[in-house]
Amino acid sequence: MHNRRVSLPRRIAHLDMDAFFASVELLRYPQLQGLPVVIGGGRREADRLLRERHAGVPLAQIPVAAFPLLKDYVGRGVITTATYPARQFGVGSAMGMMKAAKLCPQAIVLPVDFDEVRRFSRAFKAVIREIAPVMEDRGIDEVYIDFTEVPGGQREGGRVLARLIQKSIFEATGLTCSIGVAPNKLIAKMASEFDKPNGISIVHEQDVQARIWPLPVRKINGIGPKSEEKLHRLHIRTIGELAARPREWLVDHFGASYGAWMHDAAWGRDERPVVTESEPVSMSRETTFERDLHAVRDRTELGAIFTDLCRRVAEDLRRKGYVGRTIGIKLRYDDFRTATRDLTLDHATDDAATIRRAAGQCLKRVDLGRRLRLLGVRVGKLAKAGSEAAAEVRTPVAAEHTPDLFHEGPAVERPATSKG
DNA sequence: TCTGGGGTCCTAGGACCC
DNA sequence: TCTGGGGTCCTAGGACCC
Repeated sequence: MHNRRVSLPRRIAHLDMDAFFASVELLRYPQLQGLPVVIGGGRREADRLLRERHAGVPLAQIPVAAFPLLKDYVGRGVITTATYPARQFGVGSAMGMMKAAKLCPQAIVLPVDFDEVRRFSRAFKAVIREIAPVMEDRGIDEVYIDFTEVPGGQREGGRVLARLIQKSIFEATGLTCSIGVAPNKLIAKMASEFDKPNGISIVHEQDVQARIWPLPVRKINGIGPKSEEKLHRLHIRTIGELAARPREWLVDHFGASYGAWMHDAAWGRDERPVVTESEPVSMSRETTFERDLHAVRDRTELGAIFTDLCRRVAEDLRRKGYVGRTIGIKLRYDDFRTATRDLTLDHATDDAATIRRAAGQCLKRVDLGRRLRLLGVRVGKLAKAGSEAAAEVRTPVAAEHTPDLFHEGPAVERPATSKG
């Protein structure tokens, strides 16, 4: 047994694939390399037409002029990813397609191919696990990796291992990524952004003041638009200015938990471990309609969508081997307000009809007088199918089986809560 | 020109139980 | 008789992240 060093300095890496969704598309359409391209919108129609019109032509040989442009885009949706040439126009993730079209009308727009992206996601993660097994999944294009005990993980502060991982991912997938290595997840996450694309940044504990403090507070993972705005009102713009405030002062303004966390974050303190396995808490399906729909006038259409969402979430549960006890719905109104309702059953289920019935009961408790832009169905309180927790039956609640407004069948009801 | 879809975690009030 | 306290579960909303 080798002598285990008690106190190897913690080296945590954050790895982020560069413009992931767009880069996957560029492998298919290399003729778009170097051009502004955005992925998003979710409407596959234009892409289908493109391929149809060029049937028999290899994808790589479809002329650039044949691709749909952002200025011709119609419909709802946001940008999922923009290539770096597109980003130079100020276009970025989560931006509405219409706004992006103003900034960069000549950008080529492609839909997301989720199956393809998932395939590449599995591939790059497999490459990492081969080299450094302590990896935490943070979504489709991001991971944390604990370098501490990996051979070579300490050399040059982690740069040697980061280079190896970068090279191995490129060889396996043709895709580039950016890596930050630091004493903890919080700093590693910020560091991975320092040198994009295809960069590596090494940050040590003693670098926090010089490299982290000048950054805007929004760069801290966990400070979003709301907290940023509030901090600005308090005349705090940089992480250094945040660090300069007494802990108690932050607790007074942001609460015991969030205030204390903010103070630690500003000082670069973060002890969270890299978590290799986790169980899902909920599964959901939701959809934004092409146009806002009205509960009564568009009842048939909404009913079909509602039932389909239930069917799809049930399918997801079964495919992944889970059952859930809490069934919930989500509505977004035309004014963008969101309402949720949920109902906990006496037993866990993965059955579409059971989910549909429970979701229908939830529907009765919400205002259906306004036009809707989104409908969603969620199943929570998950347990592995067949596990003891899954079999547990709570005190039965009185089962209600009266039809809801969206039930399949003749329209007999009025919206329950619509008031003038 | 309004703003996707999939998640996690936190807070807070009320029900209910001991 | 005028008012305990702790714990857990349920529900709704919101901030945040990828």
